[in-house]
Amino acid sequence: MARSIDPNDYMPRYYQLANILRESISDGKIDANQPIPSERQLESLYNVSRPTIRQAIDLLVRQGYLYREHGKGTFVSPQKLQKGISELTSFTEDMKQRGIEPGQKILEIGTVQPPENVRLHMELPTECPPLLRIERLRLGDGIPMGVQTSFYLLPEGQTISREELEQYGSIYTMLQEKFHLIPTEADETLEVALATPREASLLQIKPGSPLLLSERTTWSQYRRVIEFVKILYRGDRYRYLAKLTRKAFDIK
Amino acid sequence: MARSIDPNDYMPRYYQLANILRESISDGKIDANQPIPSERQLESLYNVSRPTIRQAIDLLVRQGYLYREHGKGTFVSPQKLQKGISELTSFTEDMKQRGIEPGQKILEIGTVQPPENVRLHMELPTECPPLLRIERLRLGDGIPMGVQTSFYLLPEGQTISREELEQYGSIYTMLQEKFHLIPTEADETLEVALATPREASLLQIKPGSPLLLSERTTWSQYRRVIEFVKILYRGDRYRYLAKLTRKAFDIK
DNA sequence: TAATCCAACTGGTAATTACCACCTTACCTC
DNA sequence: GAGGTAAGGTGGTAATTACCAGTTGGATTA
Repeated sequence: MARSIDPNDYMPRYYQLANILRESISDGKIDANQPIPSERQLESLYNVSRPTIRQAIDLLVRQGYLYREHGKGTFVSPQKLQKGISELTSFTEDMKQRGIEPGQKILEIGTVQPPENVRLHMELPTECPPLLRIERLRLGDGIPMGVQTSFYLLPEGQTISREELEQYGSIYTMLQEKFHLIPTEADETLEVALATPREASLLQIKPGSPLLLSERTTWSQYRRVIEFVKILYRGDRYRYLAKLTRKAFDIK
Repeated sequence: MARSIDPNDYMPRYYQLANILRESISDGKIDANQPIPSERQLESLYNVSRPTIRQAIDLLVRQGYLYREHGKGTFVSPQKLQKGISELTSFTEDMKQRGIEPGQKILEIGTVQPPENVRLHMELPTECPPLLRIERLRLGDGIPMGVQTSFYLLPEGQTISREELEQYGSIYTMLQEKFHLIPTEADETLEVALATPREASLLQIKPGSPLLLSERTTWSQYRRVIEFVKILYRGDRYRYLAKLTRKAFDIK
């Protein structure tokens, strides 16, 4: 474990420590199910107080990197548990995490009045500003993975051009850099659907093939709605991963 | 806001406070997007220190009941965000949360040597003790919702009889009360599948109908594998809900 | 009147101290 | 040797104090 904590950094100390620990884990410096230094040891290793250390460890436990055992120590989670997550990720990030090269083909881009169901998902009034609508074919290692239709509520008068989108690749990066909007919270539902002829031809499958339908509404750090995204994944190529946890107290 | 905190209770104070606050929210005593008392006010209201109060609020924020705004206050989340979750729940709990009356019909129960794929999901050695296998038809408001096949690794020599299972209804309750095993962490995958003739007849749908296939491996509080569960949900009757979050720092 | 500033809130981070509950181990006792 | 026991380690909970960083609104000033 190297590096140290800079009290004057713009990042809080517990967050710096979490990053240091996370890297040690990802780099494989500590094996799975092996203990990290105890909280009292970390205290003198990094010259931060125990509450700060616990805050850092809490973060990594929630993210699945570590687990604690009362009276024994804090341990590195087995690899497989580190992936899952219930983290909000873009398609691009999702693919990269799985070791798949993300790609896209923009089918349509333009501003529209949202259809009724989209408007309801985004909780917008009947009279609402036009939304940016983007329809894309999503690729994984060059092969069609899904068809994505997304609607964005951008700051008044702002928009995103096809060229910009192609350049950035990921909209989440754009939202942050151009509009300072950070997707922070989302509701997602998953269900099955059957491919229409159009979807089938885009995805290169037979009409009526089963698809995994994901619908997601996303809110910004200001708790204002940003986007509604509908993705139809090829049933034979996509699998959704979730990591679930439960506090022991919930049962006691 | 009523009730008070008993320092001698077996439950930690931050957890008692979280329960009190959660109930106030669920009871609708505080409207959505309205602030709860400030942390300093709660301090004197309940005679606990601010770190304890923050611990309680942290819990509720993670569970989606509250959200904070720096400099302004802590507010009650809109209803819809309170449901989601990435919480580990049994079928029984899942249905109750949705306001559906859970039911079940036990199709088969017995001990078996696990098939290869189940053994791998549970990370058990080739030579492993027999597992309890339960096959159930799961009902929601009396109508077939899914077919569930589950495998349990119980303490040596222990088992569960059909009668016990029928009586308890939920295995999670049994695991806890009879074996002191608490399901704490799980990995779940979701994908689409097509109904075989047998599944179709059980679920009262046509063979080849699309299903939502959930596979879950669950670990106990001791990080030992407890169960592997495979559920085939009727595609037309079940929708999976997820609540996703992202820390602002992750992008900074 | 309108713009400015500042005081008084809010939550966010941090150090310090204390004690409890659980687990391991080494020592002691029988 | 087998058992129990106590010491010292671990994480878990809790109170206290301090200061920082956003937000707001009222008092002050131009």
